[in-house]
Amino acid sequence: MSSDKLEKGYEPHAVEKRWYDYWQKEGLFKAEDKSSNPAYSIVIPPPNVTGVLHIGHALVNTLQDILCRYHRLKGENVLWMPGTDHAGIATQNVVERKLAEEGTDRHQLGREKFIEAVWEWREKYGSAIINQLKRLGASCDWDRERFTMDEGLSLAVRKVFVQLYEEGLIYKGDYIINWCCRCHTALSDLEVEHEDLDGHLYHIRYPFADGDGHMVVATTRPETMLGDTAVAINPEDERYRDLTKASVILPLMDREIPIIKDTYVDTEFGTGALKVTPAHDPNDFDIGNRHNLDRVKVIGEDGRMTDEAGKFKDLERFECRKALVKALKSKGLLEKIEPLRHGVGHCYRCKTVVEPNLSKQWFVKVKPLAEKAIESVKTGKIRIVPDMWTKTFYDWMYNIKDWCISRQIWWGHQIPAWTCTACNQVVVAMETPAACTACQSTDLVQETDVLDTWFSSALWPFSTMGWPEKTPLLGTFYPTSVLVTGFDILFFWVARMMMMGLHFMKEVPFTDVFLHALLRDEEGQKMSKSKGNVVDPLDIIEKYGTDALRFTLAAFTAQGRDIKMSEKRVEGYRNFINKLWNAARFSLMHLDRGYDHLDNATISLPNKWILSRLTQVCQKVAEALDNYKFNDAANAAYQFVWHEFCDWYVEAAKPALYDKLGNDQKEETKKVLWFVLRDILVFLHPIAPFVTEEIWQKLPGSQGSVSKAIYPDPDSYCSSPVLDEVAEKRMSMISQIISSIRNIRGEMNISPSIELEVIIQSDNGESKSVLRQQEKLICTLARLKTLRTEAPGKKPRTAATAVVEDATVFVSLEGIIDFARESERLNKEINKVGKEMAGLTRKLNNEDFLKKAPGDVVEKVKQKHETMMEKEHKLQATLDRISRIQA
RNA sequence: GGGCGGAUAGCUCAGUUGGGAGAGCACCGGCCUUACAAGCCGGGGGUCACAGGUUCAAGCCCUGUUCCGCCUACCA
Repeated sequence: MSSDKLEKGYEPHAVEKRWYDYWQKEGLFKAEDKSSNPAYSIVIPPPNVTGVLHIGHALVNTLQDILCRYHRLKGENVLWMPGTDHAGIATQNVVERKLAEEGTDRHQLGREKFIEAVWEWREKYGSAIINQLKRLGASCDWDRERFTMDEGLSLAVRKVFVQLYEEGLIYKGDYIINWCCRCHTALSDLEVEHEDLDGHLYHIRYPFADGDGHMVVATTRPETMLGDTAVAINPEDERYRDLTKASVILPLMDREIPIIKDTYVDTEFGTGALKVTPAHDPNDFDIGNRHNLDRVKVIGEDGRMTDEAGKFKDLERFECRKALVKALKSKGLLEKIEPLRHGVGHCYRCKTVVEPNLSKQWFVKVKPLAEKAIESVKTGKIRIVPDMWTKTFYDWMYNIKDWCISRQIWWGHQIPAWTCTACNQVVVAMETPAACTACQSTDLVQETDVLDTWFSSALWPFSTMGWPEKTPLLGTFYPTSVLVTGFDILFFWVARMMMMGLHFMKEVPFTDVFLHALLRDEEGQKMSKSKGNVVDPLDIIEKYGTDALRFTLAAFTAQGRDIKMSEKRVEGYRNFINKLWNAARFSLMHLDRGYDHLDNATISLPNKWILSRLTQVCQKVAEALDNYKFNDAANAAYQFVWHEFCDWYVEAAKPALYDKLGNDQKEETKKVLWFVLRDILVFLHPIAPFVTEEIWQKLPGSQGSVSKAIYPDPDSYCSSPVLDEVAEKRMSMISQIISSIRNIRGEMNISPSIELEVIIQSDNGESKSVLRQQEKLICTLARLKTLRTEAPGKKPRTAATAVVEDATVFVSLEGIIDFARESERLNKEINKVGKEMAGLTRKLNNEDFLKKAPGDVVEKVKQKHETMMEKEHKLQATLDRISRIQA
């Protein structure tokens, strides 16, 4: 094959499209429902159907793709299950915004028409993110794509709801929930983001009912006082020990409310008197239950004051606060206002301040479910990687509270519950019941609320595989192998999947959980559209290619640390991809056929060496991926390909390939080059699928797609063991000698075009013989005219000197040597050696070290010390000689 | 309030049975050497946050301190 088939630089775009289409056409991502090969499965964390691919998606899906491709190379039957999430609130918001632009709203449309509009929207725009995942190279089994609102998944949701209800694990009731006045729905505790804000603590006088004096309560939300039904004090509070009054008059409302005693009240805070508003505070709600207090709801679902708020009725809640403070002031009931920084809850979707509000909602009783999830982690059935999250997981699970699952929106799974208008009986069933189970009335009204989107996501690992049917797919792929996701949804999603999986499948949903870090911008700030610091993966792909992006993401996924991302970083890996491309371009110039067997018993040193290094890097990459150490895998691959294969092997192979060492050497080297390049393509394929496929297709003798190759094991095609420490040690000496000559050239300012004459002296027979064998190689790589290897003897008069192991290298500089410069250089070298020796000497002078350290360690230090001594000695002798010549 | 993580070269970070302090980028010097200037060759640069302790030996283990970041929580 001639080189003109490969462009001079790698051009990713056409390549990416071509091979992605080819993979799909060939069905290379298809999983088999049943197979004799080991199963490996991952379910994708379903992106919001409204989403566009952001860098976080790019990361999580790159990691999954790396794993899936790697396991395919290992011959496993891989299922990567794709799909999207209906994202109730987010999607409804998007469609409502669109309706607003059209001058209408969902209420005008009505529920049915609105749902239709959402489906239309979904048909039109819902596949955007799926297509973007394809550009990322994601090797999902697309024929199996699922959507949380699909019929099958909806059936699963209903089934789960009904069963949990029947088991008493789902209940409906009046409780304080987090209410978003803008999204007009309840939120679970997790959907509330707490942020510390500067607010005020208002001290308000509540006059005693008998008209004799007052007590002072403190609150951050004075508007809730309109709904107060008691004032509470701690029975232990000294300040109120002698208090005989039984009630106060609620200011502005002129309602008499009791003074009650409850140990919940913190005597350290405020005045020690707590206003109790059972309808608008979770703690007050509990107190209210303990003391049988009325619940007066003064803030409505729209964020405006209710009829119960008296003259403040219809005021927006924060307006009401202002008006109320003013009113209190004018009546002299406001004792003081203190600044106070305190946590305020916000809606995770729209950032509106959340209102704790009394409301009738559906809940899941999670404690019993959580216990099993905890146990499965404790017993190691599920492993969380990195391990540091395990503790966080336990902390949350031990303190878990019931999960509010009903949402007052329209887009989602409508709760399968019906209320009989005749007798108020609630009927929960899979299908619309014909008649009330209690009174047989046919006048039943279905619950209008829908379920939290996470409720359906929690079923994802088995609902996507056909549950509640017992499908072959479930049999083969459940439990899945690993779940890859960000730690930010450990509670939202991961924990809930565990609970649901264990309850309904009686088996964990996955055996490993890999939690990746969060991506930030280069300053470490969270990326957000409003900050304008987002890195758009599609832009990156346009500019640098998908493989470069993937490589970057993999290389920066060190466990347990946030990833600071910037374009600059991608550039380096783009260069790497291009380097690989050019190395392949060079290789293909010399390769005309493929091979299936390598007789490696008697091959040349560079050939032995590269195979030995290859086998190690293959193992290292595999081991890293087995342990989710993506950065180790990427770096090991990078280091080997660039700095061993390209920098040394390709250069070392040139004399043979250019026919300077005879035909046997040429053929042997072609063969080794072929195997090494082929294996590189395979072990790089999971990280850089496109460029490896492109090269693979041009590699003579390759078959099919690289994604169907077998993960490399050089021992499998070599006649003798590949790992060769002797060859590595010898090659190391050769490369050090070459580097030392290059160093002299650089430091002495000798033009690369001048070919040097070198004499190497050594009293080690083996070294001499190796050096003589590799004479041609050294001459080529160090650009030498002549190289003589001899026993120590007469030193050349005008030469620069380097010491490598047992060899002394003399670079003849007849006529061009600058003695001052050489002295300086030698001094620097001696200094370096001296520093290194100091530490070694200190150890060897320490009796305790010699006595207590393990023998092999002592031996190593001794040997190193000796080598260093000798090196210093030789360098010093040279320096002395030069000084004499100079003088 | 509780918990977790981080502090290593100018920058971003690797560094798990404690025994050689590393990479990428940036920087300096030299090169268009027939795969690659998206490149090649050479080079400089670090009391591993601070203070103690364990050990023959500590970036790594223990204790404390300072500074950052995150998660979590019902102090109104």
